[in-house]
Amino acid sequence: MTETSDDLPGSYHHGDLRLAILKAACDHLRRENAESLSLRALARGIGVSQTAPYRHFDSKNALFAGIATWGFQILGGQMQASLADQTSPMESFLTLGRCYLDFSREHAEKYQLFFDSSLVEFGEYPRLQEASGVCFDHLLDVIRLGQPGRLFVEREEEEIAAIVWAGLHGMASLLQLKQGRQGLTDRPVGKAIRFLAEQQDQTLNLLLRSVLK
Amino acid sequence: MTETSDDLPGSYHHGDLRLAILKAACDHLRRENAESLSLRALARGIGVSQTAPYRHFDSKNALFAGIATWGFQILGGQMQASLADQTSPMESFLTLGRCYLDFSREHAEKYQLFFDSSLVEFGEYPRLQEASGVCFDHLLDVIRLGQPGRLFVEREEEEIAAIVWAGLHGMASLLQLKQGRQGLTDRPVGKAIRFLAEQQDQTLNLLLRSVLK
DNA sequence: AACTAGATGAGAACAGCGTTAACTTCAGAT
DNA sequence: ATCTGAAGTTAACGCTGTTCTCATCTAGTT
Repeated sequence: MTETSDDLPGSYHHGDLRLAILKAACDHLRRENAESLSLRALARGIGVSQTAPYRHFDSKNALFAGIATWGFQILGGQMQASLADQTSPMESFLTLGRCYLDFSREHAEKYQLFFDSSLVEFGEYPRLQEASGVCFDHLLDVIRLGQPGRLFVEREEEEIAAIVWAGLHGMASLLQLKQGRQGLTDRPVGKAIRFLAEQQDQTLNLLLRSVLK
Repeated sequence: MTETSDDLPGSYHHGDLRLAILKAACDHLRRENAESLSLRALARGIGVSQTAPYRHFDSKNALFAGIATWGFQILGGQMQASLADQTSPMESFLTLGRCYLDFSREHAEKYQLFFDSSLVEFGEYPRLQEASGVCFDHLLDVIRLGQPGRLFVEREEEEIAAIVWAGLHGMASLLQLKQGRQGLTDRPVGKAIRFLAEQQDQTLNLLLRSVLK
């Protein structure tokens, strides 16, 4: 933990292999995809034996869960930071939406794991549940901020949060298609996604309008 | 193709192995997940040699693409059917939204592949692009239906379609979490998803309101 | 300064996987 | 009756996730 030297020859212990694996995995996910990710190749790339990762992650799925947890922790931090200097409830609400979309773009590889139940079995990782719960609580907090001024439609806080979340996630998902779906660019669906990408703020405003009174 | 007999012993050719593989794969995806799906196990289950599937699908990814294509064809048919006996543009619009959500629930395993760029490389399968294009065109048609009466906000058809799609997909995704995310039921996020599931029609109405004038 | 315990890494091994290549069987057209 | 192409089989390659056993380092106690 004290040394961060990369690969001094002869050093038996790595220093922070866990973090190195997390980073290498994210790098791979950004360039390739989840199916082609191999623990062994990851270890080889870092310069450590093929079974060393198992000291830090019980299984490949545990690694994915670890990445997702890391992602939720980052997102939670960015949410909190984005709300620090907002003045009105409405401004806070919009800012949180933008923050969510920004995260889904900057950390696309982590964001995808949030919703990939094939790679991440949520129920088995309490840490992950905790980290995701914190993010959802930030959303709830922003909604509560708008309740005194009757900013939102008259529904339970959790229901409003769910609808907002749905809109945000839908938009984030479609924006990610932009990268992965070449060959559709000359079709209407390509045009639609291009609109979404170019006019994110207006689209975000429209979608969030769902829950405004 | 003429015989549909399931497993007459001694019959060298299967009859319609391609369809049998598609169905078996969907069965597996519904009960397990994509990571644990193996072509060899699929073949074993059908009672055919481990490499027989390769006569019908070039690779595992091609199988996933085949499932997704099949899914888009089904969705397209259901969209068209759902619009057959609608009277007003508004009614057609809402019906199409419900149709989309119904499909995402009834064919959850196919729907997930629509957005899993790790399993389905869209650009490599023209059939898939075509089938998905047809579905998007149905959405565009419904929006054009509402334009004469100025039903929607003043934006390009494709942009309205994209926003609607985002809302629908977000809602469909969150509804699918209901199955895969036990352990969160006693947290706020669990409550939110339960709301979403129990009040689908109201939520759908709110989300679609985004694009209404 | 030596000892010990626990964390971290290495190495060998196993079964299962995706995929390819070469061979066999069958159905239908000529 | 023969030929041809589609569909199924068998054997094999290299790679993977995972487990077991053993080696090495780190930190704390005496």
